[in-house]
Amino acid sequence: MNRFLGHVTNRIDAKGRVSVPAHFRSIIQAAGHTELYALRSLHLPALDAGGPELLTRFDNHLDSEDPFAETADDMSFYLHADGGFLKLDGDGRITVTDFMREHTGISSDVTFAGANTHFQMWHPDRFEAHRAKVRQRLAEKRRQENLTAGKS
Amino acid sequence: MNRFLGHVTNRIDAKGRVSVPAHFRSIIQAAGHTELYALRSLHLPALDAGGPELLTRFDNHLDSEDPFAETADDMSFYLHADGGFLKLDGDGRITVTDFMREHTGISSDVTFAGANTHFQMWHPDRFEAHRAKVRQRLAEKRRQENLTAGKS
DNA sequence: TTGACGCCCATAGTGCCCCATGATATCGAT
DNA sequence: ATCGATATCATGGGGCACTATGGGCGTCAA
Repeated sequence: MNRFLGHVTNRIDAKGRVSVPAHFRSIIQAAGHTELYALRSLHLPALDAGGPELLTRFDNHLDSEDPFAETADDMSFYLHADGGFLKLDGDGRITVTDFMREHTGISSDVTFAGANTHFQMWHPDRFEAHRAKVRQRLAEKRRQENLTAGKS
Repeated sequence: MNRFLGHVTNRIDAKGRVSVPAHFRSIIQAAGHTELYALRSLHLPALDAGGPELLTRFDNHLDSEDPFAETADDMSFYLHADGGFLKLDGDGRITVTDFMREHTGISSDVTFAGANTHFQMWHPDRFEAHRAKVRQRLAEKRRQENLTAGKS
């Protein structure tokens, strides 16, 4: 299985390091990478991380935009300039930088959450809050659809 | 027969493991899988479990969505981050994690219920309650239809 | 010198593999 | 039809391997 799925919470040690879940690591290694690329999510207090191919999904989307439009420039800047690298040590750990803490509020623990082609890093509490909100939104949407369909 | 049908209740042992019913297992193995993927149902205190292809039909739908839209993010989050893996051991058992217990209330026994393309896992009592409620709803609906049809 | 970082090894917990046992079902022979 | 042999399955438990985590030590740069 070559997909990032599920979620795990790991602790940051006294030296500011945290283990990337073994399952995620094996996917990264299978792709032949020794470092990760991370973006600060636009809408969420989380980091999107993965191999360099993390960008291709967004690049494809960019290609379909007008290259002279301002939003395309902004997006390109966001993708290529605002990210950062995460170096994996010999034991599959990364050091948590201020770059990460500022945006996510991460302090002592990190929740790693799969996102199919890449994964996310969260403060555990914020992850839980977001999870609850997403479930609630989806349940609500489903209820609306049932109403308009009139069926059961 | 390559469909998940019927229901069986098995006990969780002292190490927190439970046997997946042999009939379900044979379907999974025929599909060539050694691990399952499980989602917490949005509207029921149950888990939807099956092979990873449980996701593919959603993934295809997601690929055609705008990667910056919120609904697509919600859907992706639910499918990829909110789920969890269930690893089958050599004897066809899975370990029951807190992830499962919280959502389902499962404690000492698990009811496996077929759902055609996948299957569900329930607390036996809740399964029975749900079963009774479904039967009652269906009977009620049938009665309504008989009335409006003006039959008998 | 001091602190950040990379590389190394130690350890505890737990997840996974393997084998044993008893219950139940299937089938064959008498 | 009865009884016994065999296969299949749920359940139990021992023990190893791997992972997360902690910490030592050398290197390099400020």
